[in-house]
Amino acid sequence: MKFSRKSRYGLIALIDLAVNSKTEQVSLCSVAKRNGISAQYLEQIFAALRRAGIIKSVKGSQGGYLLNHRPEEITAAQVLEALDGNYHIEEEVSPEGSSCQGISTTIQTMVIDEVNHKLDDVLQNVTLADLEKCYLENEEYNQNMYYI
Amino acid sequence: MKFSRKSRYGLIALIDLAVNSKTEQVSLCSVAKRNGISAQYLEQIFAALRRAGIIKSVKGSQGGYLLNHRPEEITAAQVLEALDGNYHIEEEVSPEGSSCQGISTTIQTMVIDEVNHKLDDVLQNVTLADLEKCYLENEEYNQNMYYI
DNA sequence: CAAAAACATATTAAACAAGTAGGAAATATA
DNA sequence: TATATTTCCTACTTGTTTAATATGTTTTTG
Repeated sequence: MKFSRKSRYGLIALIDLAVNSKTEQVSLCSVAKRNGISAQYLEQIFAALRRAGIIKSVKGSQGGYLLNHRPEEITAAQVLEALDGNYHIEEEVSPEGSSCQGISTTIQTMVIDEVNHKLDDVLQNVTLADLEKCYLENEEYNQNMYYI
Repeated sequence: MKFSRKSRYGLIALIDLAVNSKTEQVSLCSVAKRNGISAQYLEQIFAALRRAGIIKSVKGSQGGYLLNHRPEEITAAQVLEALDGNYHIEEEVSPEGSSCQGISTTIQTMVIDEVNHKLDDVLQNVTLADLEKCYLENEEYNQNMYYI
């Protein structure tokens, strides 16, 4: 499984978009600044997210990015898929003529398939709406803490 | 999460050992040949497994390797740990002075911690005994198929 | 027209993966 | 004791990936 900085930045940026682009587009630059991400790197990430249909863009001055779907419809799985490619552990053909076919099959079914299933279990069931909610609740909590 | 060829080879080799070194040590070379793995590469893998206390070695001519514990006591998690290092998705400190602390925390708790928990769930509960059993059952099944 | 922004492509430095090379040390066996 | 076998150890190589940078072009608003 891959979970690179790219995916991490992607999720951060999408939560940022969910919170900050409710009504209109938000510039990449502002997202980058708010979250301490290199703007040029974030461009590559947004390009991939746009190609995957997760966000859409408005060109030109005062342009920016918006979510292309409701937060409830965007899953962590989709985001990782768009940025890091297949997040599953990939099957590997066992070497020609070796007698480990059976062993490979065993590892595939007892370890790899199991892990992949659990990954789906988590990643397809966390939506951007969940993430946004969790974030806002934490913020609220921290605000309250501050005033005590 | 990392699941490199190194770990895959390690698991293959350990199942091979479980099956073939019941009574006495088995040479690395024979394990490598049976499973189509480069012997020199497998040496590095066995070295790591030995340092981790998962296997033990008998030096000299007619020497070889054996499991250091009963198969029920060796988990997939231990093997991956020994070969690929920590298999968890690792936490990453968010960039200094950025305001994404909250967002990072959200991703950590809702995605990363969840995935890591599920990984443990699978990997700490699959033992070499399970793998060996599954392998032998498959073999038996294939044998029967062959004679029909 | 000028500034702001998205869009696009190439390059780079560092790390990692998967192996190879070459030998030193230990030991069973002849 | 000599030899072959086998573990053990360190360094090197080659290709890929990651996380960026660099350098623009295009589009649109004011």
